[in-house]
Amino acid sequence: MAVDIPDVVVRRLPTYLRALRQLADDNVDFVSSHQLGERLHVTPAQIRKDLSYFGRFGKQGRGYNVQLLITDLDQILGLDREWETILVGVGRLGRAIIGYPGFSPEGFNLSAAFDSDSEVVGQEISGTLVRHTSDIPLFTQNNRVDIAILAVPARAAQLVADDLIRNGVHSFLSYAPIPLEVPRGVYVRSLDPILAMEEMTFYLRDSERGGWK
Amino acid sequence: MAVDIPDVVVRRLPTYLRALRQLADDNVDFVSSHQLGERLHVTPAQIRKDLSYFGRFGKQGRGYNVQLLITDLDQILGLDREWETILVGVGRLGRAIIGYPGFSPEGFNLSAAFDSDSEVVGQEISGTLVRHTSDIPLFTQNNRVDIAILAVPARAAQLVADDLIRNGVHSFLSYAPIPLEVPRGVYVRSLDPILAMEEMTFYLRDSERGGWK
DNA sequence: GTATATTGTACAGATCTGTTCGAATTGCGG
DNA sequence: CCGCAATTCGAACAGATCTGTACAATATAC
Repeated sequence: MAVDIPDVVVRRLPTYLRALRQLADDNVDFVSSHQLGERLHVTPAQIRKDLSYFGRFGKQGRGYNVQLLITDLDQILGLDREWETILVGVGRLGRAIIGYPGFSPEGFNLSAAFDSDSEVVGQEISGTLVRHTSDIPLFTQNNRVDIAILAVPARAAQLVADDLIRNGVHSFLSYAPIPLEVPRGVYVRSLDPILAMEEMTFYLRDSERGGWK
Repeated sequence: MAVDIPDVVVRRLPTYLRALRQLADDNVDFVSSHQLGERLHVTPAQIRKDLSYFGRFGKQGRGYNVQLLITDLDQILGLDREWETILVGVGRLGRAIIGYPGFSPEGFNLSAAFDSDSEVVGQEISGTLVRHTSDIPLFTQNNRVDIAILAVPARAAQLVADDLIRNGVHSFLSYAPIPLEVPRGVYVRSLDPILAMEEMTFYLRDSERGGWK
């Protein structure tokens, strides 16, 4: 059905959505691809092309109805529903994630947190009870888990992921600085600070010695 | 000099480097593009092409000398030196970043941390003293700052970035879920969990109702 | 009713990826 | 020690994919 949407397009849609929400907050009713593109440093054609993969949302001479396009993008991206997530790894990073207020308004519900350290297990952090990782099988049997957030040390990440996959989880947001090996059909999105830094230093390397590129 | 390297290539190099380091740990001396590609799920041609942007590192019939290629990639990516970084925002996430042991081995030195909350200012966290954000100008005058890591709330991120840019910082790793507006020549790499999640839900949306794509 | 604005798409150009092949090196058998 | 099969790189080419331009179609504003 959804015919082969390029990854790059999918990556841009959430940014469009954000800008649109901001416009809605400012009580803007209509926006043209040109206006939107200026905000986001994207060409108008890019925006029109991207949206055209999913239908015809614009009105000639007028632009896009902001509210309507938000609704449509929400649906396209699957944000018109709740997504059940769990966190594995309740160290410093894990605690920051539990307390992060940004997930909930987007429909991401953190339903449980797991750790293997008996020091943290049993504690309640920012309103979420920390369970032992050995409880994962039982939990996944009784609860829907759409996405697992991994905030465990690098050496543990693969094992934890394997375990979760065995228990039916097939979507991960991983903070671990390693490439997870997963079977086909399992989706992994990685937020790796080291990779990000090392991409940057490549560009800095030259600009450091005077003058920008 | 460095002729227009595609971004995608730069993004892959650090992953190559990681795999190579692992091979070196396993005392592997030579590796072919085929072997390396299998590990990373990249075609051998891709690897050869990517590397060929920077020179000729391989040996026909043998492959790549692991140690030598590591050294070369370190130099290409600018990892053959120390990079001075500062952290702005010492909340839960900031604390996790200060304590993260992964930066230092890669040559990233966290030389200072800043926050505007007088509750945290003055504290020493994981060996780093937290200063007030108003000390940033003085600090940047007296110390080299290559990269600033932003772990401040979304509403503060742009202001903090503007301030840092005025003080000569031109490279950012931002954890804030907003697109930073920066002048040309300033490099921003963003780690945005919400965007990452929303990209994922697009793909999950369909696979959820039975069957993988 | 006419000038203006803006979409969606067709086309063109640019960029990225994969295939193929000559050249060079290695390893092995005789 | 020599020659030949096997291996692998790097580059040229081809194909696929992504981005930008141009324009017909159509809605708006006055």
